[in-house]
Amino acid sequence: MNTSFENLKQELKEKNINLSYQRLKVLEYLNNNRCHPTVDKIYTDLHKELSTLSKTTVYNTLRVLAESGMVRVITIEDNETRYDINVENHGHFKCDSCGEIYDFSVNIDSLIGEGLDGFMINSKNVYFNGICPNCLSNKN
Amino acid sequence: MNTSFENLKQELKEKNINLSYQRLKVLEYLNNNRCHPTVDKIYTDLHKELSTLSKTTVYNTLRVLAESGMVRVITIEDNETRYDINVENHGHFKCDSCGEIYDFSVNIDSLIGEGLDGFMINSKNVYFNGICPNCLSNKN
DNA sequence: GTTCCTGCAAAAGCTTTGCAGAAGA
DNA sequence: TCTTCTGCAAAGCTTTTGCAGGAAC
Repeated sequence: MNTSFENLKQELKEKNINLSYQRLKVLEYLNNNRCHPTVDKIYTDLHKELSTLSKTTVYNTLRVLAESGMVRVITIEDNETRYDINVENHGHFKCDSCGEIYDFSVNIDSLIGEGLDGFMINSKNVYFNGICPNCLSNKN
Repeated sequence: MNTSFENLKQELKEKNINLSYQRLKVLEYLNNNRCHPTVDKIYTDLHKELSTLSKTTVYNTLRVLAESGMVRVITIEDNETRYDINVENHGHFKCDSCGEIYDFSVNIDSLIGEGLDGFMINSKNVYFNGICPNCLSNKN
């Protein structure tokens, strides 16, 4: 059994989140598919092996996991939300041509927001937009 | 007449964007209301003095202005898009309690994305989430 | 006259809500 | 038993699309 998945289960227990079968499946999926999936992709893929799963449960689970800080909500898209296992210190690049989302390393923790004295900062996100190398070369 | 607004009009001309009455009104609104308004707020406010304005035109205009780089698209919310006159080098903080969006200074230009060799970067956004001072003090 | 823009209505797509039944402690 | 979770259906909201009329040049 995957050790890091066991760690995630342990983390759920510590946060007093019930480990239902569906929730574990969603968490396992996010752990295995670190490609910033949409709700629809998570649902469609999991539905293949778990035909009774409903989209409502996926939404519900993702909200619980996001509120607990275990998954990161990615709103780089303007029309749909993506989710990712929470890993610190990386940004997201969206190709405006093909829509693909790429991770990149960036020192987010060192970002200081001037003028935020007295604010409680819970999460930081860095989003870049542009054109990826694939689409750049296809234009030629 | 506001000088900076005249500059904006000049910028539109240079980008070959027709200066229709509605487009100028939307641009003027964004110039005077730097509060990251939603489409609905822009439409509702402008509709008061321009009763024939349609929401479709607001959407259409914002798309044109965003594609030209004159306005910045803010997707810090997961359910609606906000728009801002494009000003460099500032981030956006969203209070998860009251929903208010605050600007803050941050040196975005100095952010280097490691692993983005060969990518064409067109825009950079920094989003923080947390609780604002007002909501923090109200909790006591 | 041709092109582009506007605005109404309808449709589309993502997300939330209500509620009844099931699962778990 | 009591609480929580699941899943279906319906509703809600933002955004997009189709199309006819109008404005601008």
